[in-house]
Amino acid sequence: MPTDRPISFPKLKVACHLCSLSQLCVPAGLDRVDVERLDRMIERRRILRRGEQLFRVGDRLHALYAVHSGVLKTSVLTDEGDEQVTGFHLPGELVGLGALGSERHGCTAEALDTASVCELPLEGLEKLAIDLPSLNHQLHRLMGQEITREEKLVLLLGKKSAPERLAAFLLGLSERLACRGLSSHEFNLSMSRKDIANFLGLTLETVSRTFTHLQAQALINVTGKHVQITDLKGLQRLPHSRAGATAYRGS
Amino acid sequence: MPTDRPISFPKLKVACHLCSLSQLCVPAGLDRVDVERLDRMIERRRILRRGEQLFRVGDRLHALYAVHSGVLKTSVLTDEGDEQVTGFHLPGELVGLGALGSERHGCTAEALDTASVCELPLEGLEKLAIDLPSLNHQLHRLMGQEITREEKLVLLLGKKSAPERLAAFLLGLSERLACRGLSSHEFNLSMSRKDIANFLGLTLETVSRTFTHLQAQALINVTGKHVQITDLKGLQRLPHSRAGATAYRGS
DNA sequence: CGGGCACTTGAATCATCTCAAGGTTTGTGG
DNA sequence: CCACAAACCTTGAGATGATTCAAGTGCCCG
Repeated sequence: MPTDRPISFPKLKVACHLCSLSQLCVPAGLDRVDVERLDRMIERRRILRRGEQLFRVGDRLHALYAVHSGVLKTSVLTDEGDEQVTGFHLPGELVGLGALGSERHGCTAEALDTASVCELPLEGLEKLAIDLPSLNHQLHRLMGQEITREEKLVLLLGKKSAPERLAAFLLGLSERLACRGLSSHEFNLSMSRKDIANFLGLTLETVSRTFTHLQAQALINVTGKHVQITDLKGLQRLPHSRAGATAYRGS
Repeated sequence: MPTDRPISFPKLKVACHLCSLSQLCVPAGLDRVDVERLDRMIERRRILRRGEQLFRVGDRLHALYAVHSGVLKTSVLTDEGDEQVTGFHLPGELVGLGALGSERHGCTAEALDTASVCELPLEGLEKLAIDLPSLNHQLHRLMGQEITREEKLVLLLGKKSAPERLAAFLLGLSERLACRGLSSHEFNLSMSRKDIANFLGLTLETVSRTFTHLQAQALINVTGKHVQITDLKGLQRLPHSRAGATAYRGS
């Protein structure tokens, strides 16, 4: 079996300093020499098919993963067994940071389409972080960002109406795509309406209706998974409070 | 002014190894020698009056704070300026972890009653963490816990009904009080209904009504800020879905 | 070409919110 | 120690945003 012989897959070898994502990812802020050491530590790149899970809640924590291509979603489970999507992860983003410093994963990560991830073995990473203060600082930064991201989500779920939630979701995606040099005003959603609804604390039907309504207000254009943002400013300053919701009840 | 002379306030000197909270706090998992070094680094204990703010969104990050006594709340702001409470922090818990690795605080921390906090100067902490792998690991663990805590909150806000939210809130408090050797079935809330409502993504009135309803179901006893949990199991397995809500409509 | 899945749309229901009034506790100054 | 004001909390009635249930459309894949 060639799978036992890494030499058969030379392209699986990761090279951070050649990766276009390095400024968004773990290597950001590290100097050349340090990136080389990081590079040597990263074991392999793993390919995931649509629907395949990278890890599940309760799995032992062996490694951290950086998305290299494709999109992942992470989710947690209620006691009753239903899912709450906690995030979608684009290339350059880390998944499973919540488990750092613990023994087991606290969420499940699943590929939404074909995706590849870089595996950062935990043991190596922690050892290297002790040697490289800049890497350690970068890890703190990434964890801090994750906390901040979750706080924003809490705010969204606690305070915003359906149209505001969907608008915030689209704007957030748009911004993150822009950072990756992709179009910020036109893109394809890799997640289903169901996943979006779950993430935003809404039902699938409400998401669908809200897409329609945002389109009726000429803020966006939606056709299935394809989205165009036609009025960025309008989306950003969506009628506060419930006005956005009331507006389309009249039409 | 005696405030300039630390010797006038010998009790302000922190001593982690003498602190009953050390097993819940930063020193957990560190050996004696390491705790001594941590101790020397911790600058002072700061006293906060009810309503006083420890730091605000956007403040430069100088230090991390561990609650020593009292209760703090942390909150973030929407673009429109209203508040979302993201957590209540009991003795032994750290506040402001979301800012680690960044320049500025991403949330505001305020005392709910008279409180004291231990100040961990960031510079010293980061330097010490490089020297002490166990401290560095402990910081990772605490940040990971914070991420996990936020994920649970997201789940609560995204999926649960008002009675489930309030029950989860009370159970969470109960558990954390138990860890501190306090009664888990009878305690005083240090936060107002308004703060609870804000935290749980509900209105003040809904929280008040829900308290009444949980009491009518003989699960708790509430009188103002005083709460007794009379049926722990019942609170834990609150009628899933909307049943909890429908149940008390008939009464 | 047909079956299944993802999405849209409609109508009725419901949980929670809003508005409003009354009651209770807390803190303060006389 | 009492009186008063200001918060804080409770309760009720009506409004509403989002859900649920249900039907129908479009699309991808075998």
